[in-house]
Amino acid sequence: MSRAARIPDATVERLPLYYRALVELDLLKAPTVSSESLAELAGVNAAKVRKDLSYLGTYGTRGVGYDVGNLLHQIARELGLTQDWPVVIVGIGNLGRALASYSGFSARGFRISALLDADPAKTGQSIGKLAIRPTSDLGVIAKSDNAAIGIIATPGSAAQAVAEQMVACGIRSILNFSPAVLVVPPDVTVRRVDLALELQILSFHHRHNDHTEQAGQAHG
Amino acid sequence: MSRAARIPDATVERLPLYYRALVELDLLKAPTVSSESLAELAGVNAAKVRKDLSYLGTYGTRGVGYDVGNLLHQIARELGLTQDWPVVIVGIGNLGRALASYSGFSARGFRISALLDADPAKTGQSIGKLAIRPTSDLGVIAKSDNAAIGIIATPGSAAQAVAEQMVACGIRSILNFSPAVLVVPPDVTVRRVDLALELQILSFHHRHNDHTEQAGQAHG
DNA sequence: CAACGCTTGTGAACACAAGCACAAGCACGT
DNA sequence: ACGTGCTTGTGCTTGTGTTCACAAGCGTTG
Repeated sequence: MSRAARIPDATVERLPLYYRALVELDLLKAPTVSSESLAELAGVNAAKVRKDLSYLGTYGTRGVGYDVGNLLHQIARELGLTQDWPVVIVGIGNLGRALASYSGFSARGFRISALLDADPAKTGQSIGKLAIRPTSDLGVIAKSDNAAIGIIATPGSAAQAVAEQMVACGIRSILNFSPAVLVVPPDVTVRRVDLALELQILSFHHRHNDHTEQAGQAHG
Repeated sequence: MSRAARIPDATVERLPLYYRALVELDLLKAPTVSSESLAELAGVNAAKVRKDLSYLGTYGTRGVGYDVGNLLHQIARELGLTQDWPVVIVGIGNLGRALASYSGFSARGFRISALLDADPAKTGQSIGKLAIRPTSDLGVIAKSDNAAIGIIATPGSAAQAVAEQMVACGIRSILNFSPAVLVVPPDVTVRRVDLALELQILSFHHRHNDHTEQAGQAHG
């Protein structure tokens, strides 16, 4: 189905950066973009841009650059952004609430399809147009809504149990905001965003008056 | 000042994982821990744990393991967690609000020292015991409070300007939650946490029914 | 149509990280 | 004292990612 060659992880992590930059260029009606400009917009170096894009196929024109519209489409297709991704958020504390109303998700085709919380006091409340439902509804929701991505925004102590429920309901992609390290079957992809961890890394660099640039990862 | 040898970036990103695991072990009064147990708790492999810890010095005992208390102290020192880090948050939208009340920060010695927002309608409101102040107060605050870390939780369009103000006020560590790619002097460390980006990476893996494990960073 | 300027695509060198496998070394029992 | 069992610390191999440097190739101009 794909053009055979595997795309390196490091490249996958940068595609969204290019994507965002291209969206802006497209709004500005720029017809083409050089690897150098794109590199600057994405905050990486030009050689990396060219190598990364070459994994997707040969979409550039020598002497000219890349066609913005076409490249945008190719990256979107590769990232799977041409389809709709229903997202379920479990754990509606401060963070869950913020994520629920974060506009950056919907802007990229990620539709929050349900909000779940174990606390009966929260059940019934609404955020925007979505009601908060009990965590036990997960099964029903995942099936009826074909939910593909689960976000865990619970305390660490509840995270593993929630992850297991998600896996049982067929969710195979999990974004984990809790500090817990999740154990899941090998066909499930977990990405972890640990806020305190980011500050600790900054603290380390500060202490060592390091001169390091940008970083992402995932993961931050 | 340090034990000469540089600590690899990949190791620095894992130290907070070990730290968290050790905190839990310490609560359970475990006197020592083997690289294998620690690896399991942190979700990495044992050889990596040993190599990582060996960069800090020789704190283990062959045949026994690592002294939990001592290792905890050594990692804390290396990460700079033995001191207090005042943190300023700029941009008090949904996300900024959630970060302001996130207990995981204070638990690790990161004290939110000020909340700033450009919107006069928000100025004067309070979150917990902290009042929201105008962004222009940044200079005063950074000086009086010796703020070391700045968190940007504004929309992307405002991020670069805020970053520049932070740099001008002497802040050299920035955690950027906006999608913007910041341009800063080389002695300033920026870490970026991009929520939509994480979902896009998940989406990619899902589309390619990939069998990939955990990932951090920042971030991801 | 040929020459030129510009930008891509990529082979090859280099740097960094992961993981194996084992020697070094501690603690404890006999 | 000495052997035994266990766990660290690390040299080395393998794999992955980054960067350089340049040939290939498009478009335009004279």
